[in-house]
Amino acid sequence: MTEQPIASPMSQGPTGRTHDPEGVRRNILEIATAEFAERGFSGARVDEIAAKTSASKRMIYYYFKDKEGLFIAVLEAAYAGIRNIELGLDLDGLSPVEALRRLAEFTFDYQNANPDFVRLVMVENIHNGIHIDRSERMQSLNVSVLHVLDEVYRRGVGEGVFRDKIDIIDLHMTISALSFFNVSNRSTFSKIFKRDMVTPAALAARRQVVAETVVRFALSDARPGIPTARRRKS
Amino acid sequence: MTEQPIASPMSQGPTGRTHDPEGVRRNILEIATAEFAERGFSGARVDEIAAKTSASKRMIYYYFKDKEGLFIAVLEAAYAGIRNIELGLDLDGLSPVEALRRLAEFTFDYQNANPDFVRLVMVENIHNGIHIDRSERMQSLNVSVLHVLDEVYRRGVGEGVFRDKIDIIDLHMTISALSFFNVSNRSTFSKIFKRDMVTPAALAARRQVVAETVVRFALSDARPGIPTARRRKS
Amino acid sequence: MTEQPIASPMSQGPTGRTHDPEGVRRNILEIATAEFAERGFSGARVDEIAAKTSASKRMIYYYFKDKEGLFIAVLEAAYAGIRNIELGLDLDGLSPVEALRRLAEFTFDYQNANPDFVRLVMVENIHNGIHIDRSERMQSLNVSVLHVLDEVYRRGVGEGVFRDKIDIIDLHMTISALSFFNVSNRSTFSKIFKRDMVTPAALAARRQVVAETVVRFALSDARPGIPTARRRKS
Amino acid sequence: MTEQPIASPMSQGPTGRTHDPEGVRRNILEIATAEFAERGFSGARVDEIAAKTSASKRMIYYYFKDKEGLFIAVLEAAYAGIRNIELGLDLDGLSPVEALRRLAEFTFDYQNANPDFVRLVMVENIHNGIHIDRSERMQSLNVSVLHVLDEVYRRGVGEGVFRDKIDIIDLHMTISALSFFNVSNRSTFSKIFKRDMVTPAALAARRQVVAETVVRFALSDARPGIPTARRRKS
DNA sequence: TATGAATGAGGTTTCATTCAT
DNA sequence: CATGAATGAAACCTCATTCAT
Repeated sequence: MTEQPIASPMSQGPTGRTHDPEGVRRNILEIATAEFAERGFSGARVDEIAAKTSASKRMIYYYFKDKEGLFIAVLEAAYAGIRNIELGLDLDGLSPVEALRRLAEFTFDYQNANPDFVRLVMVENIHNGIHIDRSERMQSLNVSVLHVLDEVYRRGVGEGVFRDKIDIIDLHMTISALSFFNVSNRSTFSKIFKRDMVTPAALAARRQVVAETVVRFALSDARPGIPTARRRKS
Repeated sequence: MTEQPIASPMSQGPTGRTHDPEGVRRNILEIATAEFAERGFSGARVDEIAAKTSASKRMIYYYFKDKEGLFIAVLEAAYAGIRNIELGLDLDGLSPVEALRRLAEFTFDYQNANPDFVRLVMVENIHNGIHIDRSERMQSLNVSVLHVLDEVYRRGVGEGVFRDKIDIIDLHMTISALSFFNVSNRSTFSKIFKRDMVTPAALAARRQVVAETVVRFALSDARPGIPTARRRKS
Repeated sequence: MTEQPIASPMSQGPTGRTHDPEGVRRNILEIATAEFAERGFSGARVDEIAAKTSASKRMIYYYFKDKEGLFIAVLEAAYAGIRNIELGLDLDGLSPVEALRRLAEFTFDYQNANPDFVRLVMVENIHNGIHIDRSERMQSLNVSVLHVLDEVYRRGVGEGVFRDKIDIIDLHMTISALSFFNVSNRSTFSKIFKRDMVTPAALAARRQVVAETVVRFALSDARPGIPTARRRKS
Repeated sequence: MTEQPIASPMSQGPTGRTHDPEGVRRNILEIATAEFAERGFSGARVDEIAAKTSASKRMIYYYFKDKEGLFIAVLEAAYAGIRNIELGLDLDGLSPVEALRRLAEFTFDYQNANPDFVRLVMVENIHNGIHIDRSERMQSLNVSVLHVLDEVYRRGVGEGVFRDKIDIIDLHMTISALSFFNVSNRSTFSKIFKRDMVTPAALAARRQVVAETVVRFALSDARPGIPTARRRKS
């Protein structure tokens, strides 16, 4: 519905196979990403990763020191992916409301297109964020999104369409929470409530609701009317 | 009415020690809940669980067959916990808006007071819900929340305060997502954005935002005004 | 083809269930026979036997002391079965050749009709006969067959149809070996050589060969001709 | 020509100890063969096998995946052993009768010299041949014996010394059964009938009877006389 | 730089048997 | 006589990691 050529951060075509240190590293990272995302940290097997890799097990230890080092590298790459793309969003040409909606939609789309990212973050949270603690890069990497959001929000408040006193981090958390859940809790929620959460139709519908929820939360009470999705030209 | 003492579903006082099968079972379940929640399914150790239990390791297999059986039992108990309390909420005396807000707050409170529940659900999702598949009880257990919500929503629509055409499951998902995230992503989010998410103050503030978000989403556009939290007597 | 209402030694109709010590014992024995025969001594599970029994696990230990005691009892019952029937064979009315053939056929039929007996003997042999060592009953139980065979052989020698100098035990061993193999090595042999060994047709054919082999071995060289099966009226 | 030095298939001198993968594998196989033959599949202990090996327990799993994989490898090696030697028998220079006798004697000798082979086959039969099912090699491995036997039998029929219409597989089964029993049922039979079955004298005598039995079964009825063992120069 | 072999520690599960009632 | 609960020992197997070449 909206543009979104959203690509996984690590898939740069078929990665090099031989005598290409960087290629080997990327290849390992790619496989490891899939494995950690699929099975969690404890559930993933170094043997399994090595087997699926073009390299040998020894290389994993050579490049990443140990299983934990590998997981940290995987996590860093995953975070780098989303934030890079976020920075590339051009929201300046849009009205604050449209920009906010766009941002929410982008987040929703990205996370749904990259379940591995979501699952890795889940895994890291199960481990109480101990790996993030060890990576300064990871912490700095992510703040950029707040600048983007802040800019949009300020414009909206300036124009009187957004309420003031809203905390930017709160707004971001709401966007994240709504987008994240659709992937993170997909299995349990869809099984329990017999709710499809993966087909394009289901994604489009939920995406709508998420964007709607976010915008309504931010809108000034004294606005002419809440622009529902229907009124949007897409 | 708002701040309620939320209790873990399984802690019914000090569990019996000897010749009390049901007590032993409960004791194992309690310990296992904590372990699985803390370390995930693969990360949890049966040995460790047994050691913390009044029973021997052998008894775990006696009562639950295997690690997976134990996890399923833990998950069932966890789901039963929240749903039981939900059913006990008395929302009939409240206006639809207040009732909806109340439900959102309850969910938020319960999940923040019971991080184990949230983490178990995360773990189950990492495992693609395979354990839910094997438990019929779990699937039927959870539908009750929809009835509660449905009742409230209908009343609201009837009174003209809620928009119509809102999907109940969508509404429930929004409430869940916003509540869940505060626990599930606590570690990564708070580290990355330097955001406190656990102190009473932080919880109270976020709880407000969550309730607000939910209510605003549901409110009819032609309403007199959005009742912000400030206007509420709490 | 020949008469053979051959019954398993232990199946005396539905065994009694309650407050019938002997019935309980027999029931346990019956189940245990099947289990030991199916899975061997080490492979059989006391739990499994108990579960399939009308009695409880405690009863097994009560009646048989331990797993080994149970196995010994099972083995005794199995041996008792075949020898009892052997004694009931009426070979006096038959010519020596016919009687020998009949004895071979009976052995073949019995063992093929009672694979449990054969498999129990295999199991005991894998265990180097240590259980037989402990049961005097079992050793005396089995000698009777030699008397039967001896009587037939002597008659045959007297009539000049059998060679002399044949060792009775050798003869018995040959009969046993040929009959036993058809059951004992059924799985490997039939898989390797794609040979059916269980259908009535296959059994009838092999039975023929076995009887033939035994008779030809015993026959005097100066006989008018070897009576093949075809010439027999059955 | 008759008394041959029959060697176990796997003992190729003292197996290598370090940095000799194939040696380690063979060593494990050798020990495992003895253990499985002695105690059966369930009765054998991986720990015990490992302890007697130059390798560690872990290596067993490295090379053979699991206990079952080890057993399959053991079984394959055991079957390969007898069949290889069989193929090496030079029967072309012998008359059909002598060749058949030779084949029977070889089988008897081999099985009595390699009780492990016999016992492994017993064990596999107790397990209903499930391991043979999983090994294509094992099924193809064993057909060679039929070719050898077929060649001898055809010659005999051509020369008029053997009856026609004898099924090759029947003949093979008879040879196997008579040879096998002497090992497989050694414990029970010798205990029950007080019959020595292991001393050289006992073996020589029984070997005679077995060969005699097989030859007599195959001989044409219109033969000049049955060549008894006594008439043979050995 | 790269690989197959090796490993110790520890993981889950099973088993025959006994105990308290 | 009879039962469900309990157990210690030991079984099979797996894991991240390192070593020899």
